[in-house]
Amino acid sequence: MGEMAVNRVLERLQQANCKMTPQRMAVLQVLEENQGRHLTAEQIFLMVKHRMPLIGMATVYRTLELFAGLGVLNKASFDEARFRYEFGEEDRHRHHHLMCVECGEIAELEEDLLHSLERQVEESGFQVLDHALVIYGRCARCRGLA
Amino acid sequence: MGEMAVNRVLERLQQANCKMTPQRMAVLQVLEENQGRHLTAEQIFLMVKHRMPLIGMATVYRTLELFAGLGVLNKASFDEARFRYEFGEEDRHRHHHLMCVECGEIAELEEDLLHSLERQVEESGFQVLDHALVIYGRCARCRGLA
DNA sequence: AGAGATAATGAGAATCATTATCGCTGACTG
DNA sequence: CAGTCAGCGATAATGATTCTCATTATCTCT
Repeated sequence: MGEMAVNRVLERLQQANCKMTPQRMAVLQVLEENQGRHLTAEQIFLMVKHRMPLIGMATVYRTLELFAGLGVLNKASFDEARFRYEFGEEDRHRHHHLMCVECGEIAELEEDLLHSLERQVEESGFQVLDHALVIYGRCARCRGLA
Repeated sequence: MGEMAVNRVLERLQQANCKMTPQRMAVLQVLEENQGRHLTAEQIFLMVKHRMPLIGMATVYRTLELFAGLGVLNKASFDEARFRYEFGEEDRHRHHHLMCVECGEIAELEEDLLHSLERQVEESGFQVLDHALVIYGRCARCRGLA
């Protein structure tokens, strides 16, 4: 499992004249095992360090930056003072998130109800390249509903 | 002009047992004169310093934090490594933005087409408190259309 | 007006996340 | 087998923001 994701990254690395290294592989595995989550660099660093204790923070940042540049990782901020990284199976560029203001968990919403809005925007002369929708609230668990 | 906004802030300051000071007034005036824009702390600092040269950066940050806490200022990040502040006339909590990836200008969209989406979300047990929608693209000016 | 209490300020240090620098290593090239 | 160079880890540097602390301004009570 995860072959697909790894192969896609390998492919992109080659295209960019970059090599797969043990460090990059370790970061990739962590990202892959946490697909769907929106991790901070520190969370990723700690998880990677667990399986490769000598890895440095800088390498993790470099790798995240590299992967983001390759288009296999999405780097975004959710009104916090830091970035979060989301490993994406596809080049989807539609991000819909639910962020719980209590526990901070970020869930994803696979809907795309914004087409009519985008059409209106395009009519104003603004060329839409991407969009991000974040809904803030309290998740079922924090409300005691689950 | 701007009486309304100033009065609302004064009211909230009193409610919070805080005082209006020359520094806070200077920040408020700058915010008010730039309503609709999404300024960085530094931009605000420079504009305030222009009319009050001895003011310190820390005071500006404290004031922004205070105003945000009073609910008269919205603090948000747009996938940058810093926050932007938007002075709001009302307690609206629906934010729709257009950000140009070329010039960085952020425009606002006064639409609210997300009700059906919110209903779906609420059905899943997630209590919606607020949401933010950002559309990335190129503005008419940067495309040479305007 | 004056004294004391308290809130706010300015300067600069501290912090946090992130990025840049630098010398070293280790894998390919010729 | 020497040379090159991407990638590495450690650490310094940076940029934005927050904290600390001594000083100043404001408010209250007299």
